[in-house]
Amino acid sequence: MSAIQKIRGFQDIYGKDAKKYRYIVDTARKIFNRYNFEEIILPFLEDVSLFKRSVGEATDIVQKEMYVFTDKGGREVALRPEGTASAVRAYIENKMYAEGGYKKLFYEGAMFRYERPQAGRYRQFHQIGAEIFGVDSPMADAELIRMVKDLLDSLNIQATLEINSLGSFEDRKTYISELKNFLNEKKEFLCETCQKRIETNPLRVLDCKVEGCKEATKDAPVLIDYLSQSSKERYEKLKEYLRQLDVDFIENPRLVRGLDYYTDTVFEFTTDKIGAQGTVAAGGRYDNLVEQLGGPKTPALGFAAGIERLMLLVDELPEEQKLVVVVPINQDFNSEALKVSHKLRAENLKAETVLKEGSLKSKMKLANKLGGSFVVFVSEKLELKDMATGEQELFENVEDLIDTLKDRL
RNA sequence: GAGGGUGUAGCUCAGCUGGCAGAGCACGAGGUUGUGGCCCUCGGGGUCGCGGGUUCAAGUCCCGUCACCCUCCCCA
Repeated sequence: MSAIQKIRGFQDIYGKDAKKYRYIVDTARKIFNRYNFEEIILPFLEDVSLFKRSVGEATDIVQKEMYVFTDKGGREVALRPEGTASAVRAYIENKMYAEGGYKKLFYEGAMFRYERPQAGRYRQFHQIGAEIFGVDSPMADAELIRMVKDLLDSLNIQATLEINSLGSFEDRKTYISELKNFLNEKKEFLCETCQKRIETNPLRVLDCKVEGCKEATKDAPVLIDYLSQSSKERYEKLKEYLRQLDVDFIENPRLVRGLDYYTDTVFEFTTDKIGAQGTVAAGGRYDNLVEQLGGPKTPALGFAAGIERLMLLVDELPEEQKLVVVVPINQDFNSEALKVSHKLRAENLKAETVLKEGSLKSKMKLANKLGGSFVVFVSEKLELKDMATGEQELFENVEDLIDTLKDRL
C-alpha cells in the first residue's frame, strides 16, 4: 500500500511552525483589537463571479490561479484566492452599511491559488487582513498602515514600506493609454515578457528588473502627473499623517498592485530576507469596489499579510508556560498520578502525566525529552524535582506542592 | 505556464568508472532492579520517491512519472 501524499503546494503546519503561526495570528488579533477592528469569519467558497467582478477578469489570479469547480447544485464556485472580495460581499450582503458610521473588520485564514509553489508561496496559504468600510479620509489610510507597521514591529520584523497613489479609475485609464503609446514606441527595446505586458499589464513593465527595460522606460510618463487634484491632495495628506505617526516610507511612483480594484493609495511592505517572494504585507484603497459589487457607493480600504511569509521572518517565539511532568514511580501509583496531574491542571499549571509504563529510568528519560522543568514523583508521598538543579523536595499533600510550584514557575 | 536542481534509515547526508545498502545524529534496551541530561555496551530499523527499460548484475546508466527546492512569471 503506497502512502498518500499531500496535494502539491499544500502543507501540514505543525511543531514549531504551528506555534509561529499561532503566535503571529494571536499578535495580530491583539493589535487589531487595539485599533477596534472586529473579526469576521468568512467562507472559503464563493461564487466565481465575485472574484471575476472584484479582483478583475483579466488578472492572473482569476485567469489562471483560481480553484474553480461546479458543485452538486450546478453552482460555479471558487476557493477564495484572497479575502477582500469576500469581506466586501459580506459587508453588502449583511447590510453593514446600514449601521451608520463606518465598519472595521479583520479576517484570518486560508486562501487558495493554483500557482507553481516556491519559497513563501503555496497553493493553500494563509492571510491576515483588515478592511475599513465607509471612510473617505486618508486618516484611515494612515492608521491602517500604522497598524500593519505595529504588527510587523511586534513580531520584530523589519520591512520597507513603499507607497504610491494610483488615482481614480479614470485617471488611471488615461494614464494607461498614454503609457501604452509610450511603450509601443519603445517596444523593440523591451524584453519579451514586457512586450506582452504592454497589453496585459502595462504598469508592470515599469517594475521590470531587466536592464534594457529599465533603460527604455526611464522617461516613461509618470502616473502621478495624471492624478486629479483631489487624488494628489489625498496623497499629500497621507504622507503628512504617516510622518506624524512615525512611519517611514519610500515613495515608489511605479508601485502597482496586481488586483484591479485599487484606487488612490497603494502600499507594500517588502523584505529581501525571504527570497523572491519579498512582499510580506500589502494593500490599498478600493473606493469603487463596494458599489461595483452591488452595494451603495462606499469608500473602503484594506490590507493583507501572508502568514507563511511572516513565519519565515519570525525566529523568536515567546516563552511558553513551564511543564510539570508527573511520574508514578511504579504501576501501583498510576491512579494517584492521574489525580495529581488533574489537580495541577485545575490550578492552571501545565502538566503531563507520563503515560508510558516501564522502568523509572525510562520515565525520567521521557520527562526530560518532553521538556519538563519539574518532575513530581508520585508514591506514598510526593516528591518535587527541579530538573535544572536536580534538587528534590518532599511534600505531604498536593496543595503544598502546588503552592511551591506556583512560586517557582 | 517556462527554465534549473534534488529525491538513499525518523533527520542530515555518503555511496567513485554499475558488483553484499553505509555513517553521524535520533530511537530502544542495558550498565544503576526508586531518578533525566554526560559516558560506555548492545540492538531495531531501508520496496534507495514511483513505474518501465538496458545489463549476468542498477542506488548508480536511459526514459517516463510524482514530490520538494530555486529562478522567471505572478502575488501575500
